Amino acid sequence: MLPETAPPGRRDRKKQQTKDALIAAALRLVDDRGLDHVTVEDIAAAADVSPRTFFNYFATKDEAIVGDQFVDNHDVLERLRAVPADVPAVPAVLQAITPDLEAIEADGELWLVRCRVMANNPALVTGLISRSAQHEQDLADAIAARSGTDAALAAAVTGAAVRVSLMRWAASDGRARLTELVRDAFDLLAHGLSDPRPTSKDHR
Amino acid sequence: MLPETAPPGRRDRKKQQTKDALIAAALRLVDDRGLDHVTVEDIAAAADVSPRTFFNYFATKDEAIVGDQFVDNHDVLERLRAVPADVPAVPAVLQAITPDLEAIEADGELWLVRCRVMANNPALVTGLISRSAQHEQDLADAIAARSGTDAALAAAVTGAAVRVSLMRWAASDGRARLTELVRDAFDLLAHGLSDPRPTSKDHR
DNA sequence: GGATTTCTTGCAGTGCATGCAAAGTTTTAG
DNA sequence: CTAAAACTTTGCATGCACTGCAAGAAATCC
Repeated sequence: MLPETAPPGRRDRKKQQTKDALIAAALRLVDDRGLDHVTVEDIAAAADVSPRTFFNYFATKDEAIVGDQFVDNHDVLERLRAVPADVPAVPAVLQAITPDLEAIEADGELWLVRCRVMANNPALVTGLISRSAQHEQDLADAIAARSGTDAALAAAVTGAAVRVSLMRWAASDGRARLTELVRDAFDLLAHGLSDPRPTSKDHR
Repeated sequence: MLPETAPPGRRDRKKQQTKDALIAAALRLVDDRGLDHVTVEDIAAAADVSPRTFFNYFATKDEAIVGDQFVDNHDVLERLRAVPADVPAVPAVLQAITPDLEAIEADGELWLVRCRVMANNPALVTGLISRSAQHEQDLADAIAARSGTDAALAAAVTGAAVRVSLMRWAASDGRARLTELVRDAFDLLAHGLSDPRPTSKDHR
């Protein structure tokens, strides 16, 4: 079922290598100096490629920092379709994105820096959101394919919940479990936000 | 309490006038040609000011189109504080933003174009969100001042709900009532998104 | 009217982003 | 092994967003 790995070959390996170098350089520099004090030229230089090459890998400066791996995957949609139709929308989405959340936790180093950078440079959060917004429509359609709940709303709202959880996870410096944070947030969504009673514990 | 209107005076009137002209020009041009085919120079020319002047009024091209009037107001925060503390978060927010929603409906022409433009130029939605995200933190703090519910989550989620409702309202070409759309969305949030059919048993 | 404050404008400069075409490198084929 | 094909990197030129600065124009104040 896997369109299996024709073994990557020297060329693609070097490409991946350059890409990683660019991402790493971008994150490190922006983490150090702040978004405004890092130019594409700086990043390219740090990764030892020409500035022009940077744009062969990323469409924008932000993309190298925020990344495109997150909500971008069709995998999410496929997994969502795989969830039995009688599962309500919110838990279904949770189930569909869990693998991604685990991947993020597994790659903790990278994502913690990434989130810290985003927290310190609000302009970037924008980028993250817009990426997910592009796919929010797809997600909404996928949700609409299942029962009752308001699809567009569910897509937007779960997206927001993930974002908040991600930032919270980063704020805990990775000590909290991302998957649990997201699960808790989703529980609140499913159960209803109006209700102060069960969660008397408020962190902040 | 109002640092009220020292009567505007000729100068401020002209300023407001220029600003309106710039906004109108920006919306019209982008609506016609698409975001990428309109330069700041075009907008300035259409409003009959120098390009440099454009940036005396707006920090970015997007700002002229998306506007800053929406979630930006401290008024929302003040109104939120005015809501009795025993009202749950979601309805409290609803109450706090209702005047703004009514203002949007009242200025329907402008906002319908604005939403259409946003729908057609996804890059702009981003801008709207990031604006509200800036103030989402403030909103979260204000919510945190009241009872139990998870503040950051409530802020993010209500923001998403408003955005979805706004787009929906625009899609209906203003025929739906914005305030009702938002109220319905908020009801879902408060009541819980999970449950497509109230009759079905709770599975799990 | 003249002094002061505020707004407009031009100019010069930085940085992001894209298209194009000339190297350079890897892969494939003969 | 070598020549062609395929793909990547790079430099160059360009367009546009945005900023700082300083000079000019206009409204406001006295």
